[in-house]
Amino acid sequence: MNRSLEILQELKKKGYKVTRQREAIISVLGEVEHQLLTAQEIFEKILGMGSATNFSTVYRNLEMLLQEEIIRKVELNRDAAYYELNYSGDHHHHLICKKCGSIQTTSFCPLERLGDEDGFIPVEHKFEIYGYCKECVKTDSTIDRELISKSD
Amino acid sequence: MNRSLEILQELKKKGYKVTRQREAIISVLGEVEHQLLTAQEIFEKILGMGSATNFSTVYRNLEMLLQEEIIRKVELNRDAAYYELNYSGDHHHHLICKKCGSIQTTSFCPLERLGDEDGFIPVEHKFEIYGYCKECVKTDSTIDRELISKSD
DNA sequence: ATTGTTGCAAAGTTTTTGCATTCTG
DNA sequence: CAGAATGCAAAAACTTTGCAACAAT
Repeated sequence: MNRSLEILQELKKKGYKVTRQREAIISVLGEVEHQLLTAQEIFEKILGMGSATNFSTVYRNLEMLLQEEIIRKVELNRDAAYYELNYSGDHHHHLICKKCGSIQTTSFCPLERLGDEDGFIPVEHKFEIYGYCKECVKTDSTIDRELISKSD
Repeated sequence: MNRSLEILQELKKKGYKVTRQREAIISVLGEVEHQLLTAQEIFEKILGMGSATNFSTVYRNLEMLLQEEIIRKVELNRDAAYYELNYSGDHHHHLICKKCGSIQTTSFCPLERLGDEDGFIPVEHKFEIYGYCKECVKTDSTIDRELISKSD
């Protein structure tokens, strides 16, 4: 059940060295499970654990973990990218609340319904939905259910 | 039929001033129609037209045009954002070729099929598909049609 | 011992901002 | 003429990179 150990072994098998920094990064990602974290947040959590590392190291390792498809990168906005462990068989997309910033996931994936697009072969895709979560709709009367169009 | 003029009039009506720089930006976006352009590219095209402007001006105006919903911003990757005119009734998404970089559009929109997501009210969304275009599949034998999964 | 990895500092990119100057209406 | 818009230069934010020092196998 310990995903972190599995990952470290997988990396070792592939010829990567198991360093304290790598252990820390993977451990942080494993602890938060599905929560999205920025490189900054990962960095801070490692320092908080009493471990030491450096921004370059975090970025370099995230890049490596991406290439090994151990993590997923989610680019929500122009600001920092988010990262999460890539659990197999757990493909999902995100619903981001424009008011409170909360992020929920949905297993709905549009790619399955995409028809033939002139011979284009899809490999990756991005589908993120921005709107208002149930809580914010309930508490904020300025969010008018009726006026909100699904356009754009 | 001249979208650029319409836009300028609309802006004037809203109290914005019609400057040479604004005319140039809108003219560039109008000329390329559905082609996606970065702020950089817009800037260069304006200089190429013999007109003068400045990066801040381009960015400030793109921001304004976005707020007036005259243009759309498409954030494909971590690099520069793309902009395109927002033709009403022409909601679409993009298919981006990972090999040649070509971008085609699709009118398929997943939001229509998204069921209820625990009371979440969608307002905006992003749906971009990365893969291989017909041409690249045809000419590049290393792109194996069968091996490509729709995962991620 | 070898080679991958880290830390540091510096640079790269895209985008934003403050302020004086200029221009539109 | 007043207020809006521009130009310039500088900063902000995130990410990448070169290189010497270090550590895992």
